[in-house]
Amino acid sequence: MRKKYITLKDIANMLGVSTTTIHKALKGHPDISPETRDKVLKLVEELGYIKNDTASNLRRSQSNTIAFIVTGISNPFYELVIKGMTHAAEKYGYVLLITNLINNSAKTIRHNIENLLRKRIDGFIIAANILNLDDSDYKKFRIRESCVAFGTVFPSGKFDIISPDNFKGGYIATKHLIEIGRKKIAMLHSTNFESEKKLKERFQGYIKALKDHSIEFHEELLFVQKLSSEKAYDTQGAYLTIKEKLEEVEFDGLFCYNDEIAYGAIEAIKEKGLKIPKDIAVVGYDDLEFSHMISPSLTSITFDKYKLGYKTVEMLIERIKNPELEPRTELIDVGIVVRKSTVSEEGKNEF
Amino acid sequence: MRKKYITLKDIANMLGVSTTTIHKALKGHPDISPETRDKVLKLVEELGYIKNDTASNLRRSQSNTIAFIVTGISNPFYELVIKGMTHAAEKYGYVLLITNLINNSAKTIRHNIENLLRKRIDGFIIAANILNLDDSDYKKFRIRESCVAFGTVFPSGKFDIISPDNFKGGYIATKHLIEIGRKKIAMLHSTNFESEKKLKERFQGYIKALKDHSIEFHEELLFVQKLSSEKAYDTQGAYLTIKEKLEEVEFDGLFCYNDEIAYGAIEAIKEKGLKIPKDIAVVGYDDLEFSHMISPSLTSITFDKYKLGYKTVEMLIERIKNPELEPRTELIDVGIVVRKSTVSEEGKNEF
DNA sequence: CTGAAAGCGCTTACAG
DNA sequence: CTGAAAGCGCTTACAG
Repeated sequence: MRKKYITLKDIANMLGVSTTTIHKALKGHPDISPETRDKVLKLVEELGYIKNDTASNLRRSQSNTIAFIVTGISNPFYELVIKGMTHAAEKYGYVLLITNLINNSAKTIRHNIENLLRKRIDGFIIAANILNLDDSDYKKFRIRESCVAFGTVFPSGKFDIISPDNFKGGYIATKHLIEIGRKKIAMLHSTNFESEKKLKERFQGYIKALKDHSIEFHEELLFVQKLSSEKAYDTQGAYLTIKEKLEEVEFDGLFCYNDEIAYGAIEAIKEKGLKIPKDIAVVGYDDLEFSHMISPSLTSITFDKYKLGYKTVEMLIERIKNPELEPRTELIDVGIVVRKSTVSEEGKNEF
Repeated sequence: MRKKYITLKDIANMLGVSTTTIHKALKGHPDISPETRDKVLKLVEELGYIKNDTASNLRRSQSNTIAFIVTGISNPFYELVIKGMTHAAEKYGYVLLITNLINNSAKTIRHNIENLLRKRIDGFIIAANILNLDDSDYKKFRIRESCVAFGTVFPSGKFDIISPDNFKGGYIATKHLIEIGRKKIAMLHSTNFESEKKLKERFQGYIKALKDHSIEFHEELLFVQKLSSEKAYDTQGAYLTIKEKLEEVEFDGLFCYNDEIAYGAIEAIKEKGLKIPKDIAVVGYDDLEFSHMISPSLTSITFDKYKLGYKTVEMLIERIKNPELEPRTELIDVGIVVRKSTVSEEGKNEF
């Protein structure tokens, strides 16, 4: 039932040499005669030998494997992030594994980290909400020695963190709305667990921008999005929420927690017969590829996702190589792409 | 630099018993006294022991791990597929790994399969275009014994295949357009490698439906989409293609290879000032969540993505348990969700 | 340049 | 009920 694989020993026996020799040939070790090496390499190729990492890793106590633990892998946001991670991992000789969590509960996260650690992966990146874990988990999983938390900066000091600058994103999104003359700026946010921490950071940027421009914050302009389903895309929930809010509150600017929910908000606003941006200007977050295709095209907070992924892996590898490093926090800078959802004349991009 | 993990031996030494005993306690083996068992379990818990799968797998020649190899993991299409896969894997005691390929070249695919096989995973699902591989790869990687090809039925007989029924999808999409009175039905397809085989199947469904309804196929109504970028979403490319075609050819129905490109097509049609569905009716494929939010909402080919993922894993596990099985092909049934892009009155769903 | 031998941390068949 | 010992397939320090 189980597949039989060819082993070094098989090859050694066929060639009448030792496994040490085969190993040296495969490793390109100089300490071997060219003839022997060629003979070995030829047979290895012929037989389609596939090395057993299980054995090798056990012996070396190292796997050269890292993992990315994430919820909602299908968010288009991750496309370029993962590309960056993959490239960086490859560059440093690591294999990148991806695990998608079904939910963000401490139980699921624990279960998964333990699964991965049993495989003795060298380190992991966690985009799931690591804060759902507690101190005993941090200790057991040695979070500090082998983990980079991804996507939020809350709270620092316990482990490495890398994140786009959520505070700044919230700040410049709001500032932009203020600069185009909006006074009643609402923020729409999600109640997704996954998003909670990022959200707070963005929200604080929003509050700060209002304050810096002497605009009072009104509780009723903070819209909490209805949950329409368990799905990753809450477009529908946002649509329903805004539809309702349009009847209840007055606002002329809307900062949406991300682009997907902005799509839903835009639908609701258009349906009501209001003009974007004339009546309500809308800003999203993440600058998804689709955002320049919708109508009106969406102004959004943007950042280099490929670089974010790449840097994350570099940071993890540094951590693995040097577990004694103090926990670090790295922010990826963000900017704003101005499109027609906030400025109706032809889109000038500013950063 | 490397993390030291606690081993069975450590625990055995602390307790003055053998590793065999620890092992039995952990496995819930009946052949052990309750006191010993409790003592062991307590210490294991306290120490936060994490089993070394590397050693265990090596000894057992089995990993209880399967992998999903895919390109463009961020396509929202995969959200539910992966959920289904994860649940099925869990149910049968397997861990699911996901590897995202940067491209679909034989080299990349080979490289990745070999990486995974070195880890001695028990089997894998490949959504990348496995047909880019050749017979020597099939042999080396024992594709037939441990792999399920995902998403296309072309060609069968060499390994297990599971796929939504692409032919039927193409057929009913086209049939629907015919039934609402369209005569000049175009098909828009992508040139993405990833899609090539699925595409052919859908295309053949399109051709068959035309034929069955005595409509002649016109070469100039087969639109090949421009590639706008390397990105997974070709919305922009589709937009450009249709914009151009609208000047060159006349058509009143459009079957799009998937929903994303349909979004681009719809933009182009609206921009030209034509009415959907009055002037041109549009059908997509995959029924992405976003498709009922756009305007007009998009008629699309749909199927149970969760079930597809779940069944795929079940099929793989059967294969692993019984490598001697003849290669099987399983089709997941597809239906059509009718929305406003083809029928303007309120959306009746039919399957 | 080549190889014998130990060891990574489990699991298992077997003896007591 | 408990444990000694072999072995999974590599890698490595060391001897020749």
